[in-house]
Amino acid sequence: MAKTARELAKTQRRDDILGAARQLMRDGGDLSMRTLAERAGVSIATPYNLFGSKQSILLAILNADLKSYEDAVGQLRADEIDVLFESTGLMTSLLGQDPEFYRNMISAASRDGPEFRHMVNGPRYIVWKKLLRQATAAGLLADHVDPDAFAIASSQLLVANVLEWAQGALTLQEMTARNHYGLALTLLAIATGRSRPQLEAHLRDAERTLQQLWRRALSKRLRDGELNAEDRELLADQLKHLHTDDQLETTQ
Amino acid sequence: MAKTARELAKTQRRDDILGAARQLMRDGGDLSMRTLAERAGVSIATPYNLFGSKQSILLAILNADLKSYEDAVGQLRADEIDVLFESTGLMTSLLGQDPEFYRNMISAASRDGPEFRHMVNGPRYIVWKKLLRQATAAGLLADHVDPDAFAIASSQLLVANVLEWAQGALTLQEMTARNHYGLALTLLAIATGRSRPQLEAHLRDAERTLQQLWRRALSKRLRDGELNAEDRELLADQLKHLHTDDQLETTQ
DNA sequence: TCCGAGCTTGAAACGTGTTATAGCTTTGGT
DNA sequence: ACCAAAGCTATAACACGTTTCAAGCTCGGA
Repeated sequence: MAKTARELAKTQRRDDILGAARQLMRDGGDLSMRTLAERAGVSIATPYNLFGSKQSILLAILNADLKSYEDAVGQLRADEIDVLFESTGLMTSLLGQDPEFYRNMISAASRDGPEFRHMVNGPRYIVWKKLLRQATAAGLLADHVDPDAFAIASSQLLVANVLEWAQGALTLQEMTARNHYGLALTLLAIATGRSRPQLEAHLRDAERTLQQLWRRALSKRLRDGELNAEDRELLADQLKHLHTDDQLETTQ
Repeated sequence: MAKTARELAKTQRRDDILGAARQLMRDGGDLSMRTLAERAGVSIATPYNLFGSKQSILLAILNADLKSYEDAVGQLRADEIDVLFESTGLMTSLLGQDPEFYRNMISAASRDGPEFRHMVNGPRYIVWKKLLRQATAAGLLADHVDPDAFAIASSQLLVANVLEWAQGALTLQEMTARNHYGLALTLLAIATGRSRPQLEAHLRDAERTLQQLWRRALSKRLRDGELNAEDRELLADQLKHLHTDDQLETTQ
């Protein structure tokens, strides 16, 4: 494909636009079509000719990255259950490579219209279902459940967490812990005897991590915060209920 | 409050604006601040003086409705487990009362910024946690799980389903079924022996409903659809895997 | 070599949410 | 009854995504 010089120039322009969008997303944050066109050395009309809309440009970029994520998932070597957890860890790594960029990208791409969900729930979802089927075939998940219904419910939790992270409501750490928690929780509902202990351990781990994160966040707000006495008491009360020994080192 | 005539006039204008927004959302769909101001008999600057932003207006409306929803949830009388399912049923009723309106409202309110999530996850979430605590106290849910972590995970599924419905990706029926499914699934993970049979029945019911809905949607697409042979074969194959006896009467 | 097709360009325009400013009306206190 | 302030109105403006359109360029094929 792309034989003639004209077509070459066209794909060149496409790449220029996508590259400029990546770069602007990375350091700018807000990406306007006019600055994008200027940065790509192209007229304002050209991105619309080549992509149709701003959203299409963002989705094209995200799509490429998600494709490479999928490939990485395909190369995971682990227990049929652990591979599910590790695939969410890969997502964390991907987002952590360039948080600014992905945050802007995802929140901008998911803002307008259902295309984002469509993209995520379409092709990606097949990979997820395949992983679940493998776990079922290995006798680690009950085989009487509908794979579609379960795959939808479990993946929804993961997508929701990523979106919350993109909106700035979660740290990457908390997103990961929530992913693990939600995954362990839903899997536990359809676990077989063989996988139950493993999943319960995952659930406990995720729960403990979440409690530690919350505890640390609460202490921080109590220390730093300019709050009135009422709020302060409320926070202190919440903190008391998180009776977990908090011994982690990393501070986010 | 609202003693002086000036303040009375102010709250009057507030109500006019909210009422006009409700009405425009209902039949128009897209709500522009200029038409909103015109319809409310007010200048374009006034809504910004009184509310600050378009989103605040939408959130104010949604908030009022969610409050009445909460009251209805508080008056539910049922088994500690079933009350959870029925509270999602109440949500379905609320949305079903004026689907156009709520669809536009929710998708518009959730589009920009984290305020929507903040509103939903804030006050509403307390009610949800209370219901879960009651079920735990009744011995129907394991008491060793962190109530916050579980409440977050389970409510995320419900919110995600409502958002997908608002975006037009789900019928109200399918949203309800997904809510029941996700709820049964997550609860099952922390069920005690007493509640397990009940939850398994809920899960089976939701699963069957989903399969019926999917089956019917697939048949419809096969009947109506202008599709190429390849897609047609794919759909027929999917349909075969949904080996459920489809005996419902209602059609959408 | 040269024409025509395909594509980019530049600019203008539309509708959007939002803000700023200047003027006018209303109102509460004296 | 009047004055000053509070607060609304009208209007213009900004930046944004998006569309449109005439004009021009560049390359592929004859």
